[in-house]
Amino acid sequence: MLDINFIRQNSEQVKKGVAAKNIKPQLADDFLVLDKEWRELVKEVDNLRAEQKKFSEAREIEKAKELKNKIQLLDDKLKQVEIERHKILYKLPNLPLEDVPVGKNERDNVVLYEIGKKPEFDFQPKDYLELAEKLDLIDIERASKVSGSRFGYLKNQAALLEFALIKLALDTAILKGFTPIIPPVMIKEEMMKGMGYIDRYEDQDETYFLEKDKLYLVGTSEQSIGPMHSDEIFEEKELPKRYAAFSNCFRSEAGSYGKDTKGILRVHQFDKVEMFSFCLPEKSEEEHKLLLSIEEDLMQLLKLPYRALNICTGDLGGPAAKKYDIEVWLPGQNNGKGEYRETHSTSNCTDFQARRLNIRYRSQKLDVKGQGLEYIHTLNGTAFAIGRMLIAIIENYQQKDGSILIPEILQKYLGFSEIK
RNA sequence: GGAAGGUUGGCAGAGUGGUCUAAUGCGCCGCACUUGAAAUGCGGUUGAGGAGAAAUCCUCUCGGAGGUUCGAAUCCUCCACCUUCCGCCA
Repeated sequence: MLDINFIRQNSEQVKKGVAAKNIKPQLADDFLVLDKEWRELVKEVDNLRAEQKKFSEAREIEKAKELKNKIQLLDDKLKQVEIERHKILYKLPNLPLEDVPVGKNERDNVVLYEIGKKPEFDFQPKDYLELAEKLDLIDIERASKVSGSRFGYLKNQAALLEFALIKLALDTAILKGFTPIIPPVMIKEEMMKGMGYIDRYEDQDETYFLEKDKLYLVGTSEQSIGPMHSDEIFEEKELPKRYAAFSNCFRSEAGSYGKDTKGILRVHQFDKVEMFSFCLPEKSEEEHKLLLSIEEDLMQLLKLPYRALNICTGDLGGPAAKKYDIEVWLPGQNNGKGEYRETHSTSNCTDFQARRLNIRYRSQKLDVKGQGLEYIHTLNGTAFAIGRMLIAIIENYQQKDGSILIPEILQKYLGFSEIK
């Protein structure tokens, strides 16, 4: 949610930002019209109410009674306008930061740099699925029998590898001051809304909803961690508050029929270690860089070749003001010619989620009026999305004989150095 | 699943229809006293919104949403959450 006062005072800037995100800028005008109407009604109702109160205190019951009906009528109207105004406010996306490249879609994302040496093979590199099925690491067929399409069983060393990756991610994050945490994966509707999902029509279909219990399955633990501190007030010295969460993630992938249908690249259920930070507004860009650097550290520890992208305005999504993606090099894809695929994403959501979730901190700054309560900033970033990391390791560490070496850093967690 | 009891400001906790703009205590902030601190005394201390150049004024806010009433923390309805007991269960 955007700051209402900001929209009132900077409507042109808001329209520009909204348009850059491929959303109709007309929304901002619609809001301002309703907001004006709302303000007039509030004034009127407040004044009538004050009058009624006076009559009531003076026990002039008849006069108070008269006003009561009048107020009720106006108040009903006010409520209607309020609902409409609120709806639009929730539809307005977060505005991109100034240094975000303007663009229409993922083709306009800017590659920042490429790190790591792509593996060179003296043979035709294979697709991970072919390798994994031969080594009995992944079973798609039986998963499809049991659960349908877009599921997989991870078996044997692949299952063990998951735990090793989780441990590596947590160990790395803990060193940077993150609290390890395992959150609930079912959350209430209001919390899902607070995080800025499910308001935009394109996200509706992406989420699993348990009708009987009115609970949503999280698509990422971000949705469960953010609301943890809703309606809370931090002391300035408590910030930044950092979590490294391990959880299952559930995605219906309703909008992606026919896309990546094979294997475990795009599945309904996967596991992920996610980083989440609550921080001071003026520190969020620095924090964003920290999240990106941890993601890169993890990739470098695994010695996987990757590139970093600055995501353009049109590809940012609702809550993000700025986003970096990391794409790993997958040599077995694209018929053995290789291609980059997304494994990590980190977003700075500034105060957009905090405003909805009402998460603030008590500022020590003297120039802030009143109690000095200000909204904090929230950020999230992938540590490891396990399935895609398995794919990356299998394809990059494959050997001519179809065996797979284990990245050195993981060997201490596993006790073996290759899969064959 | 069954039964009972709860939810009040940063915290504890009083309040069952009208100065509740919520007692009291703790905490926090300021001032006084003090060489300094503690103790003590005095004052302040929920948040949100609207009007105004400002001083300031007004409205809302006692888990949430409705309702009764001239008037609701207080009465009624629904919902959420918490605690305890029984049942079931990893």
